[in-house]
Amino acid sequence: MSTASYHHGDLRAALLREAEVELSENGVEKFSLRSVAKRAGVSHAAPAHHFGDVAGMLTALAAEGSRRFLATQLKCEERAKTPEERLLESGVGYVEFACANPALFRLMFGSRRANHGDRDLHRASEAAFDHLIDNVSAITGKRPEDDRTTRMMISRVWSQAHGLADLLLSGSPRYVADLPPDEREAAIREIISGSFAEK
Amino acid sequence: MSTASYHHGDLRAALLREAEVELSENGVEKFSLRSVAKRAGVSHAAPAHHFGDVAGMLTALAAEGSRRFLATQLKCEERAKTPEERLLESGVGYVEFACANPALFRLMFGSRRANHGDRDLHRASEAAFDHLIDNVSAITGKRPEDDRTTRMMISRVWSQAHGLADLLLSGSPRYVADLPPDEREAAIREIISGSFAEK
DNA sequence: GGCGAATCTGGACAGCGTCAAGATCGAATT
DNA sequence: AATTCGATCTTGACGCTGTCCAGATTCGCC
Repeated sequence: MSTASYHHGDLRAALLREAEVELSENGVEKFSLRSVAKRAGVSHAAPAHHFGDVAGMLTALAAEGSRRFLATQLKCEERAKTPEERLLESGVGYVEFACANPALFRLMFGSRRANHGDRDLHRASEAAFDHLIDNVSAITGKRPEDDRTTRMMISRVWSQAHGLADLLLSGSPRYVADLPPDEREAAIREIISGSFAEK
Repeated sequence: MSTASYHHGDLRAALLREAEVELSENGVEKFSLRSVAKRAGVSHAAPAHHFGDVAGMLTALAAEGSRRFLATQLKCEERAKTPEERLLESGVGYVEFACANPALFRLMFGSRRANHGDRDLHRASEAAFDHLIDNVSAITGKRPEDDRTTRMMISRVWSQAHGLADLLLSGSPRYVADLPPDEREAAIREIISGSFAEK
């Protein structure tokens, strides 16, 4: 509670907050545990007691990111009325999240520094994937276990949104990135919805 | 020439070779310049004379990777006869390269450790992008500068292939990754070709 | 009130990237 | 043919990193 006590009180949460700042400023590759500790005004070895090692901290960060990732999609889906619209807005949320949290997004999908075998992280990513499955199943009327078309549609839709997001982060697809905001979002919608055809 | 001479002879190429081994074994994030020097049997400061710093080495590696990336696509296109087939096989080559060189692929697109402003690297990535443009233009009959449909198709096709590749590397899309080899390639073809519709 | 467990500190160690100074060699010049 | 010069490579140093360890501090429970 007090500002200068030996025990912090809620160091774990504070470290996670600072870790996200560190991540967005320095990226996954230059992420430094000691720097996070310094940001939180705490000794360099303090994080170990809450996260074990740097992989543990990044894993916790990725898990929290995954939950917010799903939350962003759910929020975007509120403006949808049909299953098709829901899937589309979910994809828009996918890309929006990536653009708003580039380093976190890369940590979640690309990085070998996080422990993707971790239970909590695995559950969190799984939840996001399950939601995508539900959204597609609501359109095809079938579950992926029973229907190849549904499986293919899931793969296609996910790849499309993910590829657009990742390319936008890498600064590659100039035809989309260079657009003014409103046209840009329209283009994103157009690209994503292009992958909805059932066959 | 001789095995134990003070001057190596072709250290730059040797370092680049070992750097790729290091990259595929340790990934971009744990890539170590000293480790590469050790692999090449040379002092820890030797690489600096050929690449400046670690970013320079990774940049050279990414540039070489980009050229091989384009070469892989061109090779795959040889089995195509129509423009549509050419674009499809090019996409298959895109995914194939990513799966065969995961760390290199991630370095080329995702990493902040390479200097993407570098001239040589920029030219190499640009060449790959230009080739994609040509492949799409051959189908639509128009150049992207003049035609929005062509621009959108480029973005869509590229995102689709890139997303599929990146998700396969992250181990996420089980419906594709878990397939036996032949069905797997068929699924990849199906997913990529799904993004070809002009509207 | 005291005791055990959790939390945090400070020091140590090896490995990292980078810089500077010196050793070695190839090749061009004289 | 000897010498000089620039390119190449080594060695040592510095500050940074992640991780381990022993000790100090504090919380919660008995």
